[in-house]
Parts: sequence; C-alpha cells; structure tokens
Amino acid sequence: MSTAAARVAALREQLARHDYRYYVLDDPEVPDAEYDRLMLELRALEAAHPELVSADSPTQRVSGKPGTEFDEVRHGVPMLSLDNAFADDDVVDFDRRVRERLKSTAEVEYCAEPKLDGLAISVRYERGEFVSTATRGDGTTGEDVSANARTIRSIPLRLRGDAPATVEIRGEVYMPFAGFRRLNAEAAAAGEKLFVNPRNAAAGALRQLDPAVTAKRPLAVYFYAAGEWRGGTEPDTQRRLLEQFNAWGLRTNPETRLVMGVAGCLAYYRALAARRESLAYQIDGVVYKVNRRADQDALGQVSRAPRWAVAHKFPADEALTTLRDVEFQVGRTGVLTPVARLEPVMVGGATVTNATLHNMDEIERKDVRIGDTVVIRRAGDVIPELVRSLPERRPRGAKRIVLPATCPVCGSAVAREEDEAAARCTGGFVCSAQRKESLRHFASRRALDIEGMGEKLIDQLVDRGMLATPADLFELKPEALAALERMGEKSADNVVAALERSKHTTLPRFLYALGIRDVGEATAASLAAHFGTLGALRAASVEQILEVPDVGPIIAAHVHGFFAAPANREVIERLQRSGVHWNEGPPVARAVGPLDGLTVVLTGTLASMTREQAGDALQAMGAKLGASVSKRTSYVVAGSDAGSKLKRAQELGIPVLDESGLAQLLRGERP
DNA sequence: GATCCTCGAGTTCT
DNA sequence: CTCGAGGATC
Repeated sequence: MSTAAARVAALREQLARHDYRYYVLDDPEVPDAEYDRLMLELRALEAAHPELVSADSPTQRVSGKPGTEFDEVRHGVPMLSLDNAFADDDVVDFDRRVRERLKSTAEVEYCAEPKLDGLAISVRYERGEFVSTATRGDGTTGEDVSANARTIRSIPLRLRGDAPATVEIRGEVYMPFAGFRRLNAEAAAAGEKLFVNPRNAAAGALRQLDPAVTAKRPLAVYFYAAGEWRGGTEPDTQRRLLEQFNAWGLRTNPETRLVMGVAGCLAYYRALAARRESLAYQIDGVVYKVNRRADQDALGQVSRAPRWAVAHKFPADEALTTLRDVEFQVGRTGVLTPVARLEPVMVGGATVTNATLHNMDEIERKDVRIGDTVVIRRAGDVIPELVRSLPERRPRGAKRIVLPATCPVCGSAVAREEDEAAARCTGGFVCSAQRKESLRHFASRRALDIEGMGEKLIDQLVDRGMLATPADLFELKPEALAALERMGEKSADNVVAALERSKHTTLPRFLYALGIRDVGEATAASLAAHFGTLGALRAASVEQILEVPDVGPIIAAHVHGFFAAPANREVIERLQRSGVHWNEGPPVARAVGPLDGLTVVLTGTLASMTREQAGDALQAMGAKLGASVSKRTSYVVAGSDAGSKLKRAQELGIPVLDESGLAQLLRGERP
C-alpha cells in the first residue's frame, strides 16, 4: 500500500471515530478545529489521488447514523450540508464558480447569516399546524424528536396567517450562553457532570427521553431554510423566505444581511467575527447564500451540498497540546496559583506556553493531570485558558497535581482556609516572592508609577539584599544601581529620576500602593475621600473605618490591622521622610458636578482620547465610573470594537452613547 | 438568607 | 478575561 493510501485509511478511521463520538454520543473527543483539520487533509489527499476516493469515505456522505431510542423519520426533501471555506481565497473561489455557472459578469447578491453552533432540525407543518420535528440525522433520515421540540418555545405549534398545505422548515436548535451558564451552575450545585459547551448541552437536551426534562432546558431556534413545500408560492429570494418565516411567527437571525459580491461577504465576515464574543450564542462562522432562488435552482447541488451556499468558518480558536507540568506561583498576598506549563502551541495567532489554572478547585473540576492532552483556547482572544483535558488520551503514569505543603519559594507552611478556594504561603514578609510582588505592586503604574522599576530590576535588588521594603527604594544609591546587570550609568540615572518624580503622588495612590489586603483602587479612593488625610485614617478605629462606603467588617479589620502593625508604621514614616508626599486636605464632600449621580461605563476604543482620560474627565464632573454594566448604569459610552459591555447595555436597555454623546456629557449635558 | 453587583487579585503575549 | 469573595439590597 502506498503511503498516501495508508494515510487516507488512517484518516477515515479517525474521522469515523470522531463522527461516532460527535453524532451518536454527543460527546466529542476533539475540538471541531481538529476534526476540520483531519477532514481537510483527507480531502486534499483524495483530490491529489482520485483513485483513492471510495463511496464509504467520510467526504462522500453526510455522516452520522440515527440512534435507537427515537423513531426514524424520512425528510420530505433531504437536509443538505454545506461546503466549508476556511480562508478568504476559498470564498473568492466560491464566488467565481457561482458567477461562471450563472454566466454573470455583475456582482452576485448574497444573503449572509451567522452559522450557529447548534443542531439542525426540520419542523413539519401541515395546514399551519405543527406535525413533527426531526433531527438532521444522515440528511435523508433523522430522529423523531417531536415531543421534545414541542417544548421549545421558539417553535410555534401553529403558524400565523396563511400557510401552505405542507411545509418543512429547517433551523438550528441552540442554547444561549446565559442559559448554558445557568444550567451548568445548577448542575454544579447538584453535583452533576457539567456540559462541555452549549452545543453539547443543546444536543443532550433535545435527545432526552423525557420531554419534561427538555422543557426545563433553555433551548431556542433560529430558522433559515425550507425543505418540502406544497401549496402556495415559495418566495423568490432567501431574504423574502426569511421575511415569510417572520410573518408566520418563526424566529430568524437578526444579524442576517444582504451583501454584494465577495467584498460584501468578507466585510460581513470580519464585522461579525469582531463581535463574535458579544453575541448571546455560539457561532462557528457565517453562511453566504446566493439570494435569488432562480439562481439557486440554476446552480443546483453536488452530492449533498448546494453549489449556491458556503459556510465560511472562523479560524480555529482552540488547539490541543500536552500539559508538561504545573508550577505554583506565589503572589504578593501569598496566594499560590497553579500555572500550567504547556508544550508550546499556536492558538488564535499566538504561541501559548502557559495558562493559569486559578486554584485547586479548578483543577479538580477539570480533572487535569500532568501528561494529559488538553484543549487550549484564548479567552476573549487574549488570555490563554485551559478548557479541559481529554482523560481518554491520558498516558499511563499521568501524575495527579498536588498542592505543595510548603511554599515553593520560601519553604514556609502553606495554609488553606476552610471554605476558601485560595491556598496561601504563611511566610509573609519572610517570603521573597511576596516581597518582590509587593514591591512591584508599589512601583506599578496605577500606584506610585515608578518608571523603569520593573520585574527584572526588583528581582536583582531583592536577591542582592539591597531592597526589602518600599522605603528602601528611595534610599537606593545611584552607584549601587549602576553596578547591576544591564544597568549603565544612564539607566541608573533614569531610575533615580523616576524615583524622584514618583515622590509627588496622591493619597489614594499611596494607599493603594501599600497593598493592604482587599484594598484596591476603588477602596483606596473611598478611604482617602472619607478621611482626607493619612493621619486621620491611621488614628481611626475599626468602627470609624466601617463608616466608609463599600467597606464592611472584613476590609475594616484589614485596614485597621495594617496601620496597627509597627513594621508598617515604620515603613510609612520612612517613606515620608524620604520625601514621598501628596496634597492633603480635610475630607471634602464629594465634588458636586453637573454629572452628579450618573454612573457611566466606558467600553471600546475612543478616537479622541484614551478611556482613562475620558474616565478622569467624567469623574471630575461628578460622574461615577462603572466597571461593568448593570441596571444601575446611566450610560454606556461605546467606542470602536466595543465588546460584551455594549451587548449587555443593549440587553438591559441602557442608553448607549458614541463619542459625540461623550462630548455632550463632558459639556455637562445629559443626552 | 439569597441574590445581585462590584471590586480585588492573578494571569498571557506582543 | 476569569474567578472568588466582600458588601449591599431585598
């Protein structure tokens, strides 16, 4: 057997197994991207070696065989599958083929829709009444899931207005993210197994033997095509078909647009890809359909896929790799965070080698062990996330991950409070990791903002015993700095100058820089506003600190305890002697501005200024800045590339402002 | 006592 | 961005 033939056979075997897991068990072993990659390789091989193509190849049929629990139903008209496009060039080719076949020189009008990651179904109506619903199955025959489908609210039991004698409506059953999260939260509370993704949850729900269970699952449907159609007139474009659906009371996707030619398709694709994370449901690409029905008929179909439509998939945002090790990092508060060390892998355009595992509970939940094959995703296309492990691929000798009994940095005991997710190093100031992280926090941009005082420099200074507390920073000698690695005289001078500049700061920044547990920027600002001076805060009792808004007993105790400790008092006094200062005044009633009482949330990229500048300006006028959108938000200011916050604002009906709206706010008007 | 809203803390890569 | 936990609210 040639090497190509052997590879083809191996690919078919793998694809058949994945098909079984995906279609029959509803429990895929690998991400869709991996499946798509295998299929792509097989297609390429078969294209290069046509003699290897056989009727049983997964490229030659729509895969999946019906299960046994439900009756079989034959579709009046087969449910088609779609050819996939992965790159822009594939779409260009598709459009060229369409125009060649239509002998069209003009641009073709396409109907573009999101491609939902759910389950295709066909709902049959006779004289407007719901008769049955079938899954897609192998395209010709599916399973009768009528009893379950009847429980889905977005499938009407009767069509509005005049309906044809018989019509099959095709759509996608899916579970919105919100419902999925709720379902998993309930499952977690009940100690049940969690669903891996919304698609699996929807599949599981639809294939329940007890419709009462399905009824409790948050399923929804968008309709997008017609199958068998007897009586009446079929609309002459895809767009009008969807309008007819709406008239009958059937949901169609509101993101659907008519676009012209390849340029229009690709623009739609990019626009939707950018907003993908903010949609309420999971999509894995977009679909372009030739809009005119006459053109669709002229184009016809090849095997089971129409020539007049294509699915343009989003690039793989998940990848498989191996978990090499798990290390525990120590943060400034002593929290031990397990970090996954991975075999480097490309995900979403970047090589990922590390991913946080958050805490031990998370490791338990995901059942991760060292040596496992794991699925990596870039959450929000930025932060790498270990999605899950594949226990079925676990090698013998895969090691369990154990919380170390002692701190990996200083050797002090590790303690985990009852009911707390985090484990902490008890070494405190003894632990060099905690010292280094505290110093980094102190010097960070939002604290004292000491330019050039980065991780490497702090590491060296601490390791050489030149630096232990923030107070030491301002007593560093330029000659000593210049003697360090990668530090010339010039760099040393720059650091000294940066230290000098940072001495002039503000009380909120200073309080934040101290790193008191649970005191972040917002709480530091509240404390500063309430007490006005550091002296007043230092002298305050727990009861007095409790009067600060948003401060409860726990934070009050932390604050009081911090200032009671002699070591901390000494550091503060030394800092002040070194010249660290700020303008102090008596506590001021919060500045009354024209925007008093408003809570504004900023999102996206603004053209005229940074978000920070806009935020400062709004606060200066008395507005409160919100970090997330809630029903108490007055306005959301959305720049370009706004994401989930914009979406949430729309859901909650919060007024959304553009930059001109922001300008109005800054003039003191309320749009 | 439950639920919602915020905030804090830790993290990745270019 | 995500998770966890503190605080406020009903």
